Amino acid sequence: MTRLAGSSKLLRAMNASAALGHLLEAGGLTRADLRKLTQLSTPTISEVLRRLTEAGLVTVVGYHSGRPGPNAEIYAANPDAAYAAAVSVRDIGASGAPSVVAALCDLTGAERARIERRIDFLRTDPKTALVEVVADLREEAGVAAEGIHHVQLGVAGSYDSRAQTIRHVDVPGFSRPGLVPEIAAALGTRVGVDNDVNLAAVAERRHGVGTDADGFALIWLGQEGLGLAIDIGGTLLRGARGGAGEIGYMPLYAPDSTHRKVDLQDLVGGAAVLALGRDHGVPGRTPLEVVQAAAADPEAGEFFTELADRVSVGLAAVIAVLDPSLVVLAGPVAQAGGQTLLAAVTTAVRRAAPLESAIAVTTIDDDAVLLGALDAGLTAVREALIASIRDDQA
Amino acid sequence: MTRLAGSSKLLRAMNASAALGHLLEAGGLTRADLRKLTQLSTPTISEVLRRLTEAGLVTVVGYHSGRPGPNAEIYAANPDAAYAAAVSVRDIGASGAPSVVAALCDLTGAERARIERRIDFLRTDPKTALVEVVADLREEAGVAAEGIHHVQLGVAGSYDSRAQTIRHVDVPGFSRPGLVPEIAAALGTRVGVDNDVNLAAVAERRHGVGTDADGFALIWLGQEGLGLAIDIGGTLLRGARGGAGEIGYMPLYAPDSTHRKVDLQDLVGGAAVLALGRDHGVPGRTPLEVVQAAAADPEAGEFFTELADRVSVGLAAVIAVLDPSLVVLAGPVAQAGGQTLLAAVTTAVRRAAPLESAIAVTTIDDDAVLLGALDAGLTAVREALIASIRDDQA
DNA sequence: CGAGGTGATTGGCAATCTGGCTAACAATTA
DNA sequence: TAATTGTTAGCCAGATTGCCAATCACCTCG
Repeated sequence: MTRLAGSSKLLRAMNASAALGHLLEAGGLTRADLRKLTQLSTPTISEVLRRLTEAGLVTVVGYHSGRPGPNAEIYAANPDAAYAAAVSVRDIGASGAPSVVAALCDLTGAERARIERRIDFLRTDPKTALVEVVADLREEAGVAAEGIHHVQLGVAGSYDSRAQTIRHVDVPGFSRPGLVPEIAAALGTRVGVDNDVNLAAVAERRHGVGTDADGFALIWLGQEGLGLAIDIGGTLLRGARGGAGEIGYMPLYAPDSTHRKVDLQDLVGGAAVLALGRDHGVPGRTPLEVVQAAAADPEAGEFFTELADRVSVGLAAVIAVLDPSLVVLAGPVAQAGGQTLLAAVTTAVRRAAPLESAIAVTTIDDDAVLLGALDAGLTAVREALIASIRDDQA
Repeated sequence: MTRLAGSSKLLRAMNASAALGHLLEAGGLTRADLRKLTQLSTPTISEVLRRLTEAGLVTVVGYHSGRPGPNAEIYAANPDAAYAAAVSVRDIGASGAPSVVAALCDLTGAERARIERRIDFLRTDPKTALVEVVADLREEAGVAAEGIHHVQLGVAGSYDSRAQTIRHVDVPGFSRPGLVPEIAAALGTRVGVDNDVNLAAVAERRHGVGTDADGFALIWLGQEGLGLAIDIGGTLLRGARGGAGEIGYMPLYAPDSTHRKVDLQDLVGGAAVLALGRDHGVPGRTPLEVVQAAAADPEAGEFFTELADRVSVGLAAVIAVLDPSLVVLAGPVAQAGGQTLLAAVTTAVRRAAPLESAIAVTTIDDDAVLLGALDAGLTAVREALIASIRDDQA
């Protein structure tokens, strides 16, 4: 129910927004294309494009030849009108210092720079480190300081956007209240923070197997913990305090008190995968190595059956609560398990869950968290641009 | 991201919609009030009100005196511009025939008629029965046939809105594919169908404890089964096939295979409550009677502790997946349990769940499902009215 | 094989229409 | 008298239709 009222200025802003929105989404459009999409008349489209071009948001990128008549100009959003940066902070556990991967993309989503480095956050202040990483990204891509409109941060923890605080995070220094606003002030951009699994779901929605789904649940089987992201029609469900999907803490029911209290993390977390490997004689020093070894070993069916049984415990609860049309298995362990794990999980879930959700393995080979963070940052930049048009003209 | 474009006609429609929306929500407003709310100028407001009045959607309901100047006219949406009907179909189990409760309200939400009757759907076709009930409602309220714009149906089952089919429903005849479109055709109105628990959540959002929550999960402890409704910022999460919240089928983890497979329904469904009452020496022939007896008995603490433990098993999973800011206990069993049950569940959930969600008991005394269905129907009518304005003027 | 005609398409200009705004004004009541 | 309501008149912004020149592909004819 739009409760929007206004005069002709609002119209102009709406039409400009609509045109820019279409250009951002489709990439390159002629006036005729825009006419069909917006249902506006030729002079209006011309006027809108003239204004957008003057504002530097839109440029002519080519000509459409091969048909009768003059070559139609192809307009597209100016790639250099704004940039988005993404930083993924990962705690890679006992094996080394936390790792930071960062990238920068232009308004069309093309990646312009990428940096990967190890930073010891016990010695380095997060704010300082992040500002430096972003500055290096800018330099590598040759982008001016004010070109970056949004920096998206991805962490293995939950972000309480109301309190602007990161919670349940293992990387030192990141849980300090007030950190995020300080980073935003130091960078001079808007800063978004989100859970790494949520960002992986964003990537899955845009580039992966979730493209056409009207909603999906993504379960992340990581080296350490596990997580869940819930996509509903393209928007993520974050919960009251950003804690939605923290299924690692989900307690499991024990029919009698002889069993100690266990949660899902105990069942399918990294330690559990290691132990499971030991029980089935699968070698490997890390969970990833164990699953990789099992995937290469045709005799390891038992291992996958039991792992799948455990995964299906969590999935059954998720499916009963959410009824997703699609469940995506993602994360290093899931990727290493591949089709073997998928088949085993599918069988186990069919047995356990009442509703038939499709199940798939992620199709993203690159760093899903980083890609998702770039996408999230890009979306934020685009929305801000569209909003700024509305406000400028009002 | 509004991708809306258009010309001055769109403006007209938007402004009319906005005004009608405010009038529907606030009840009675003067021109000056509307000016402040919509930011439109005096002549525009006059023009909009003139058109709305001519269309019969708005009337003058009074005058605002006591201040200098002429008495300002108070406008309000015409209560008789459209009506919504709601029908709640309940299977009351072995104790009798299914029961139907229906009500009719005007555009302001005032209830104009209510009917309660028992219908044996083994003998009566659902379509015939529903058409008759709606006709009786119209007669009791003195409303013309074309006055009802929307009929909202509530059933204990899930509604697949894509297939327009009711699933998982116990009442005979209601699961037949094609039934809902046929009813709509026979009634000559639009027909909405939703799960009874979802509708109870709608009522909770509008009249109950969920009014100010930005989202909540409502767990329904019924005489027979249990259910869950998920409200996210006022919209309900329904899932891919309308099956979200069917937590009765949620399988519970068994650490070893010596225990038979149990689901949540086995743990907190009506039969389980009866059995629990027997174990603790609480009298009663129905689950409701058992809980009522326990609530009256100060010695029944044990009963509530165990019931709450079981409820918290489901709630812990729900909280881990969704992180709701509020959990509402509703349904006959929860209502009978009252503050005693609430206290016990709060204790149990604090122990089991990692996140601290507030927990409350429903504050709706009347038939929550029926109220929710009325609200849902009313919302649909209002949205249709606003949309029709837009289309008329286009 | 080349040149010119034909038709479709692009994009700009002028005139018109719709709708909202400001300003002035009559009417009414504390 | 002062404040407030609601109407009328004139104005302005923005979108639309209709018209036109320019351009390019394609076809036909010499």
